[in-house]
Amino acid sequence: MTTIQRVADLAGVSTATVSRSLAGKSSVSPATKERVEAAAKELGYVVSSAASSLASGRTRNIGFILPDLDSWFFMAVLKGAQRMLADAGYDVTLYHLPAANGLDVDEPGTARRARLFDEILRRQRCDALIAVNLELDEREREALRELGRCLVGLGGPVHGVHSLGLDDTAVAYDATTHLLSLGHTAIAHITGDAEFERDFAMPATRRAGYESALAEAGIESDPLLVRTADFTIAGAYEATKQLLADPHVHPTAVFAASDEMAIGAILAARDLGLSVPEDLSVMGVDGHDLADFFGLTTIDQYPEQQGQRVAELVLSELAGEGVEAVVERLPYALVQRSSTSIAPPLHSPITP
Amino acid sequence: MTTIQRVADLAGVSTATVSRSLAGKSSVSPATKERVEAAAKELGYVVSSAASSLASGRTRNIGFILPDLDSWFFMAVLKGAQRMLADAGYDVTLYHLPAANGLDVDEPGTARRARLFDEILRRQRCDALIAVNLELDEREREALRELGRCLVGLGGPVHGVHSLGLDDTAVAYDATTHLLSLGHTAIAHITGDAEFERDFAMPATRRAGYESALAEAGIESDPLLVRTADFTIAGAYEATKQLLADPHVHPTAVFAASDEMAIGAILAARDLGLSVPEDLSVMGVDGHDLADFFGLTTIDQYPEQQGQRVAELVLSELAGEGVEAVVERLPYALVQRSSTSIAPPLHSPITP
DNA sequence: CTGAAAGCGCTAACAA
DNA sequence: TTGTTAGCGCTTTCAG
Repeated sequence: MTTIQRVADLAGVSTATVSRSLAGKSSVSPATKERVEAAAKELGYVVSSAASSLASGRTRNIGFILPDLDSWFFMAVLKGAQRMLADAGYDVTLYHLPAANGLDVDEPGTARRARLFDEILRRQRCDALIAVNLELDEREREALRELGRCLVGLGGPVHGVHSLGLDDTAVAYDATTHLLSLGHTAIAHITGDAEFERDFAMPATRRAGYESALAEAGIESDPLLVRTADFTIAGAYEATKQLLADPHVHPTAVFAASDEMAIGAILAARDLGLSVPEDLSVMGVDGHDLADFFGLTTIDQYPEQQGQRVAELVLSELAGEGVEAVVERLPYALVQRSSTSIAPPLHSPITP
Repeated sequence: MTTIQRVADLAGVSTATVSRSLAGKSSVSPATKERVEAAAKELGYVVSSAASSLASGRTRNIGFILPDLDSWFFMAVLKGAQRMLADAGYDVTLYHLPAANGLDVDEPGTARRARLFDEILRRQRCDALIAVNLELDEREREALRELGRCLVGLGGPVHGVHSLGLDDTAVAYDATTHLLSLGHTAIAHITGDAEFERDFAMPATRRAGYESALAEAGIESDPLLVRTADFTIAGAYEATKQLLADPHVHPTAVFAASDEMAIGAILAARDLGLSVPEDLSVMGVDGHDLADFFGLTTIDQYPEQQGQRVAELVLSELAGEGVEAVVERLPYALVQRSSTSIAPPLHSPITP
C-alpha cells in the first residue's frame, strides 16, 4: 500500500505538503503541487479513507436511509442522488429502516430499527444523512439530532430539520381539477391505506387536496368513491374492480395517488371491458417509467431530480452554506397523455 | 463524543480491555466484561468506525457494485444482501458502474468508470466487494484484483473470481422444454439485443439453451421467431407486436428472457385481440413481483435469495473460511401459472 | 509557502 | 486475564 510518506519522499517534501497539495489547498506553490501530483500518480497513491476520516473528522460518505429497497420510486431518487454525490467525491451507504410495527416490540423489524439508531448510525461513518419518506417517533428524531450531523429529509419531513417535499395537497388538487375541467363529476380516488402505513401522512393529505378541489367545484365528495390500496399495481387493480362493480357509484374518472396504482386501475378497467379513456379516465402521480407506455396522464414529480436536489442541498450544507428554508417545496407538473379525456355523455340509468 | 478512554476510566480498566470486551474476545473475565458493558451502555459508547478501521484494517463495510440502480432485479438482489449484511454488523455502500461506451472515450460514463477503479474503490472503504452482472475489461479486472480484497461476482462472472450465477443455458432449455411439452412447436424467443449490452453474454447463452431444446425436439429453429428487445416491458411489447404481425411466422408460444419482457408480450398479445394462453402461451424468467399478478408462468431465480447467498459467501470468506468453488450455480424453479397452456389445435392456413 | 510535531480513537503485540 | 505501548495513515495547528 502506498502511503503519503512515500509520496512525500519521492516528491522531496513533507507529508503535510502532500496532504495540502492533494486536498487542493491554495497555500501550495504551483511547482510543488506539480511535483507532488506527479509523485502521487507515479506511485498510484490514493488516500486511505479511514486515516483521513480519523484525522480530519470528515468521512466523505453520505448515508441514505430508506424505508424500502424495492420501490421504484425510492430507487429513482437514490439514483439521482448517488450520481451527484459520486461526482462530488462522496460515497453513499445505504441504510434500510424497516417499518416499525407499533404493536409488537419484539418483532425483528423493531429490533433492527432500534439498532440502526442506537449503534449503526452512531459509528460516525457518514458526514450527512438523507432520510427519505421516514416516519420517525420522537425518540428516533432525538437520536438523529444527537448525531450532530447534517440531516436532510425528503418526503416525510423529519420534524425541525431541513427537508424537501411535494405539496401533496396541491398535487391532488391539481390532478382532481384536471379531471373536473374535462367535465368529470363522478371522480373516484384510490389512495393509501392508513392502516398499512402507520403515521404515513401522504395519503390523507392527497385525499384532502382531492376533496377540496371537489368542494370548490360544488361537488359533494362521496366516501364510496374513495378506495384504499397498498400502492401496488395488484392492490389497486383489486380496489378498482370493486369500485367499478359497486352499483352505488358510477365514476367516469379515477385519480390514483401513485402511477403504479393508476396502472392497476387501467388494467382493471380493461379487464371489465371498459375503454380508457372513453369510458373511464385515469390519472396518477409520480412520473413512473411505465407511465409513457400505458399512456398514463400523471403528475410528474421528477423523482430522479429530487434525488439530485437533495444531494445538492446536502453538499452545500456540508460546504458550510447556511440553510435557507426549513421546508422546500419540490416542483411537479401535469403530463397529459391518453388515459384522460372529456367525460362521456351521461346516460340515464333507466333503459328507454 | 464518548471515547473508549472514558469507558475504560468508568469501568476501571484499560482501553485494551474495553476493546477486547466489546469485540467479544474470549480472554476477558466475565466480571470485567460485565463492568465494561455497563460502563459503555451508561456512556452510550459506540466505536468510531474510522479509528477502528485504521487500527485494525477492517472496515465492516461491503461495497456493492451495480450496473444500474433502477432495475427491479438488482434492487431485489440488493435487498436480500443488505439485510443479511446489516444483521452481521456490516454496512453496505453502493457503487454505480455505468456502462462503458466502447466507442467514446471522452464520454462521462467512461470517465466515471475509470474513476471508480482508479480512485474510489482504492480508498479502502470496503472489506469486500460484490460485483453484480458486471462486464469488465482486462484492465478493470486487474484493478479489482490489485485491491487485494475479497471479491464475489454475481451473474456476470468476474473472471478468476469466486462467483455465483444461474446456468442460463439450462434455464432457457427448461423453459423451452416446458412449452414443447405442452405441444407447442412454433415457439418464439424474445431476448436481449447484443448491441444494447456490450459483451453481455446472457442473451446469447439463453438463446443457445432455447435452440438446443428445439433441436432436441427435432425442430429447426427459425431466426424469424427470435426477436430482440431491451429487457423492458415497452421494448418487448413492440417486439412482440411485430412478431405477431409478421405473416411469415405463426408462433403459439413465446419464451421471453425476462419477466418484464414477458409482461410486454402478454400486453401486446392482448392488444392484438389474442387471448393468453388460449391463443398464445407466454413465459419469462426472473420471478418478478408482478409475475403473480399477470398470471405469468416463469422460471423463478429468487433474486432476493441470491442477494442473501452472495452475502453469506462474502461473510464466510471474510471469516477466513476457504473458498470452495470458483463458480457456484444458483437454484431456480419453474413456476407454472396461467399464461401457458397446451398448444391450440393447428388450423390450416387455407379457408375451408 | 513549507516543515515539524501532535494527535485523531482504536487495536494488537508483547509483557506481566 | 489484564495493562503498556506502539503504531494505523493522515490532517492540522504552529512555527519558521
